Amino acid sequence: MKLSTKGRYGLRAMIDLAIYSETEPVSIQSIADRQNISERYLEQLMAKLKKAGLVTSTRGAGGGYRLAKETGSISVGDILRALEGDLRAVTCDAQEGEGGCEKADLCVSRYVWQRINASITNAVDTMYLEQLVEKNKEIEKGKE
Amino acid sequence: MKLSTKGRYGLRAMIDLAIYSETEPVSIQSIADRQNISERYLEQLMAKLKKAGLVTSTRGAGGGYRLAKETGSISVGDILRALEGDLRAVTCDAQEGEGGCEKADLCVSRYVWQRINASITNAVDTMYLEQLVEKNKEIEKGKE
DNA sequence: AACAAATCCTAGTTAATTACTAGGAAATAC
DNA sequence: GTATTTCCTAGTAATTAACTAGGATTTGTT
Repeated sequence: MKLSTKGRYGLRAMIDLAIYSETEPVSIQSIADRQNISERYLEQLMAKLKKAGLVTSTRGAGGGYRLAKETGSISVGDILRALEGDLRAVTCDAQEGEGGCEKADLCVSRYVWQRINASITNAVDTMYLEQLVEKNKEIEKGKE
Repeated sequence: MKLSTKGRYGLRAMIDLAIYSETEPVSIQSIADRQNISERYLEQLMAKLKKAGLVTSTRGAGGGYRLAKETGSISVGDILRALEGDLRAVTCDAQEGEGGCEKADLCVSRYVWQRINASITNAVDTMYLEQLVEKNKEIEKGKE
């Protein structure tokens, strides 16, 4: 029951982009440096974010990544799903078998998983990059 | 971001116990049969549940397991934590380093993790075995 | 044209974790 | 004393996560 480094690094990369890519594209190298993440690994994460339509890229010298949308339109859920795939913590143990949920107690645990999944989904889909950048400013201010 | 078989099997075992152990102890074998789980593996899960004080056991012939408390006092969170350990999906990436959260963006993602963790915790700690057994009865009824 | 800075694409490898399997000791009912 | 059960520890196989590696391709600069 743990978020992998994909999700953790990826979210940090997106926050980094939100802060630094307003005026010009940001290279993987610079993100990797600031965030202390392996360049080659981050490269793969950025590919997923791009595929999901969350960032755009420009190749060649001076190139890099930028957010594809406004920070207000990118939720934490969008980011984590792009990187981790399905966020649902559990899927029904049955289903794979023939008759689906024959055994009642299986069905009951299914109800549990649904509630857990719903609460995770709700949490991540109501947080947006915009808020995080805002929050970041507050924290920075507090440090002066 | 997935619950392991420990949590999944273990919850099913606990629901099974709640249903079948009212009058007499239930053996691992019978749970394993009903739930289609490896006996030897379930054995280890039961050990964890026992260690956490959620079930009691009696050894020897005719022995088995029973719930240690009323179903109203055992939450899904209790069960999953006993089996999976810490349920928090993420812990702060910093902390390990010397100065804790120096980098502001790290701190921001920390805020995200806290919200996700809180929502998971809230979901599992407000569901009790009692409700699940109740729910099970409803489902059984619906099948007639 | 040559070079450097970047993304892009695919495959391989190492490390960690999960999900079991295995063997046998100890307790208890009959 | 024998069958049934929990208890305890160790080992192993399979899967997944977390990188590493090599090189092709694109683009800006001189």
